[in-house]
Amino acid sequence: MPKPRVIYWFRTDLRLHDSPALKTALDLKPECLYPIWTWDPHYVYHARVGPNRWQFLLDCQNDLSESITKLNPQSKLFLIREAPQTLFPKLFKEWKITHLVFEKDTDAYGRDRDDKVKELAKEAGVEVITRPGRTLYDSDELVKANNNRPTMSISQVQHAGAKIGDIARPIPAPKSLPSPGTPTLSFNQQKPASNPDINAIQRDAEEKSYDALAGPNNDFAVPTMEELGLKPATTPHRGGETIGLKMLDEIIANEDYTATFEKPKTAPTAFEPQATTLLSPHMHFGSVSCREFYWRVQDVVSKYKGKASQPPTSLTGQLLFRDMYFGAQAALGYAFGQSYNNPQCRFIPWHLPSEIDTKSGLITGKYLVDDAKAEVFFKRWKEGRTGFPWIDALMRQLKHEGWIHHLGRHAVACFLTRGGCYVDWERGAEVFEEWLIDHEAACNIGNWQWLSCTAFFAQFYRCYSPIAFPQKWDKDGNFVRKYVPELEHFDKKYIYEPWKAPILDQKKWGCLIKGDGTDTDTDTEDGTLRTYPKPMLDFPKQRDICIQGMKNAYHVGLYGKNPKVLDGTWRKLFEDNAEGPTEGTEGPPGAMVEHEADNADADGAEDGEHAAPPSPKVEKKTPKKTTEKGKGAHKRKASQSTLDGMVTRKKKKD
DNA sequence: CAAGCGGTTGTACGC
DNA sequence: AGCGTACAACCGCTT
Repeated sequence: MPKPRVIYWFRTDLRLHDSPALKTALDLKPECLYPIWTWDPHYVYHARVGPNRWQFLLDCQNDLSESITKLNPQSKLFLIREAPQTLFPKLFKEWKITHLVFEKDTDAYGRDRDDKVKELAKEAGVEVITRPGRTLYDSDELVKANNNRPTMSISQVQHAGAKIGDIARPIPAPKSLPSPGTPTLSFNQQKPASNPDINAIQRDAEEKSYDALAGPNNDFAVPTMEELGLKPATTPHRGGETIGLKMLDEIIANEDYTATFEKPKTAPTAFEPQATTLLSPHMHFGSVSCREFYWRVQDVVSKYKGKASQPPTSLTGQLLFRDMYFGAQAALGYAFGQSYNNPQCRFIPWHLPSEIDTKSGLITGKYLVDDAKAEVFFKRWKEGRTGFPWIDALMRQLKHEGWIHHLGRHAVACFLTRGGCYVDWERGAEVFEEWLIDHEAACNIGNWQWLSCTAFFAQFYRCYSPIAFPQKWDKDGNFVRKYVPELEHFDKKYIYEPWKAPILDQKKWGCLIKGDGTDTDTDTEDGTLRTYPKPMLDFPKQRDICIQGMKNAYHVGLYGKNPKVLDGTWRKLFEDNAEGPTEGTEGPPGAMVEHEADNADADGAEDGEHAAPPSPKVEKKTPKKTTEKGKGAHKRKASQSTLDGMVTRKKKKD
């Protein structure tokens, strides 16, 4: 019997240690092993990926390739620039492949892609072997053990996990690797369609991803940022298994830190060094295995003399949350990433809702500007010029470094959605997708739903203040001074609310609080004064409006799969005089989808049924008035006032 | 099965 | 200064 000729297809498992799939490939005792990466146009053109995450990916690929070569000088990571869906049939033939092995992916797109590849392999007579390895538990098994329901709480994960059994111990990295065969490519490249190219904004030069199958030097090398036409990365955080494992070693070496870590007690204002591990991008790209992380921590905890922290706040608890979000995504598929058609996601008529393709029931990537003011809020939030230094510092750190502390993510997410701007969480998730180096679709989506109180979490009256919250962590405002240098000389008394500083002091401290942040640089007579914008909204007022809106939406009680949400008749349930920016039957805001009478197919035939939403409340009772002393009587009026100047848009866009 | 409790990460205020 | 409590009120989970 001829010996196997194997392709090992690397994806988000860019490592050699603890790779169940790689071990499986090696256990085949192959005659030759081709470690490859296929250049997926989904990543190049369709997912939102900023330069910092690109850089991290290239780092991981370079490091992995070098590690492979150390084990076998004839081998490396072979990058082939074509979509896997068109490339594989040609590779199977050219290299006389018998087996294709890769790590299982439960992302919505990942499943579609892999199903297609499996089909092609079957046609070619190639055996496909996949192994779970991206999470502590196989996400599909976790869902099964959770009565076939998406995992929506940590206790569900813990119970379901206990049924499955122990989390697997990590597998050591291989000591040797078989050689690849001769990696010839005597076939034509099929260039993928680049339209639409939503990553065009990430580039400042021509994009040459697909100029040649094996790259410009015909050597299968990892591309450079320049080759991809990308703007330079600005992040100090770098990728690769070597760096990732070193970081893990350093964490584990500090036994007190490892064993007593409590996430809610780590400071979101800490920098140099940050308060958390920075391992999240390594979790995403697979440059550090989550099970390696889990067991290294667990082994320290087991022999720790003092009082160790427990899930969910402990380090291992963080990994359980990750598995929870993966489980939710595995069960819900594409619907997990949107409100529309999502049985687990509360329907809130946010501003700037996603446009829906009623044929597929999926969001299109565009959104509707139902409210001019909300659009301005969103832009200023994204660009870090809200006029709230805490929010702006975080957003600038996010854009520049690709990472912010988890609690910082809470602060900006709450501010954009239920605790300030009342903008759709999907808008915020898209910005995070673009800028985070650790962007993990499942975790990002899940956390945005959590923070916006549309799923996982419901205490919408707990609202982060952009002033009081950072005060708790950083009284002197050093974090703000670093990322909002305009304010570096401000007294700590005003660092989180600089608009309250007397004009004379503003001048003394070298920065005037004025404008909306678009008149960037210096200003005024002598040109020595910088400017920083005035706050774009009255936070206490806006918070009350948002809470009223949330309360109202909760009383209506719709979820994303409710027929009234699917067909647009949800409007009838939101009275015109409802408190908060919820809008009613007459107003255009909050439009998500046209009332096409015949869009019943949007309901889709897919799963979903095993995850019935809680039945909507039909409660009649009107929200009680806030009894907050002194304030709180302005709700109705204030709510209306925020809608002044609203742009009325009527029908669906062109 | 109704009620009560707790929920990784709120705020403002009083002692 | 640091802790406890009210605020207004959500959910899931346990008993």
